[in-house]
Amino acid sequence: MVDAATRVFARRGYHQASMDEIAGRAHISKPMLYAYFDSKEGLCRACIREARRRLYDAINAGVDAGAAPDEQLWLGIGAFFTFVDEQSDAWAVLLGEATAGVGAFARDVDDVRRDLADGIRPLLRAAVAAEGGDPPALEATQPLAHALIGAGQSLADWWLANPGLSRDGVARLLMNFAWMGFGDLVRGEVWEGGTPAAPRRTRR
Amino acid sequence: MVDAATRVFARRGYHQASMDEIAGRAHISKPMLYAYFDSKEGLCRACIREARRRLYDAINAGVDAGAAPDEQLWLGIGAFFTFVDEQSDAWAVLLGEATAGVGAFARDVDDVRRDLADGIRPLLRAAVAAEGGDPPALEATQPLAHALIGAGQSLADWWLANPGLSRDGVARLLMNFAWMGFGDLVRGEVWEGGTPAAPRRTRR
DNA sequence: GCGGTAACTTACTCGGCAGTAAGGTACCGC
DNA sequence: GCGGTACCTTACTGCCGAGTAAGTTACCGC
Repeated sequence: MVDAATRVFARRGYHQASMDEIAGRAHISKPMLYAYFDSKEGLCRACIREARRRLYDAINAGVDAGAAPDEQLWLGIGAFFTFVDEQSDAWAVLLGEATAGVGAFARDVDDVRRDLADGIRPLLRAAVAAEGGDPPALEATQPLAHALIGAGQSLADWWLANPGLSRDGVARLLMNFAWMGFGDLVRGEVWEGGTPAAPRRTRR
Repeated sequence: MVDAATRVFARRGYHQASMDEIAGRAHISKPMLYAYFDSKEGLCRACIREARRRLYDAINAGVDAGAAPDEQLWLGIGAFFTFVDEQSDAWAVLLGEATAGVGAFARDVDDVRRDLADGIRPLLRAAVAAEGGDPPALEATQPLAHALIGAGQSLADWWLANPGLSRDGVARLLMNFAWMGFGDLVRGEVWEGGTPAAPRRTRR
């Protein structure tokens, strides 16, 4: 039922989605929707919550909290793209095209972003501690995490619009961008952890 | 006139913006809007075009095509944040909250993204050439450019919602993220070009 | 088999807003 | 000063879709 709504919201966008269509796809009548959810907004919020739960579950299941920071990031990114790939409707409702710019959901969407950012932050702190650095730029972990999330989001949308690259490929792309940066990449340095027993960075 | 519309679209979002309000703010009557632009959609598209023109102008004016790739990127990012800061309404209409997820404008927005990506791509190729690398990850310059744009977009939205960081500060943040990557940043390596006569990367 | 009630449907209302028809007003040539 | 015309306004229409009122069916206890 929330599934049907998620699907319609994802395909049409919040404003173009009509309660009639949702009811139709859920094989149910409109007043039922209003019995279970107060309003269109309430229904959509329920969809967002469900999508959020799934994303968190996917990431928590995919990440190994004991691994090295870059490995954790790699696992998180992998889980993220798996989620985007397999549950693209939920993704569209969460941070994709469906609920963007609606205002009523700005807060919900921001919450998701902040939660994700809060998940990334300790990773970076741990990495700093492990490498023994004292990087001033990392004082601003929150905006940096937002930048990473935005990169992921944009890349995910690009990927959904232009499939053809494998899931692993696009994940690796984001990982390299986030961890290595253009400066290393143009020099030919690539992050090559992941599949085998994790050699770190290599110059070919 | 387009200015007034841009402002209303930016503040309210496309669907919440009413033609009456736009007409009111432009000190003009509604039929006049319909005389000059066919429809609400047409009006908004005109706003997008104007905003796009301004963004391109700002970037072209800010970037020195002869500089080193990383310097060019730095200048581009600076121009970008200046644009976001000084013309936040235009920014909202272009890639911010206003037109996101409307469907009718999906193509327009995609075009902007692709144009920006096409602007970044030669930069990366030049950087590869300059550094003498043969990086496989850079075959995929288009998705990488999209990731960068997404990072910029997300950071810009974050910045508008949480001011307090200086324009230069947020630009430097994005530059460091994009060029150095987390891997370098956690090690304390920071991109320090820009203001003085460009020393490249430094370890503190 | 009959009141009552829970679950659901059909068939409406009603408001907001994009888009428009019809009517001023100022200014021109003559 | 009068037809005409370019420009602009007030004041409407019509539609779409969120939300609802009233009716229908199925089922239970007795």
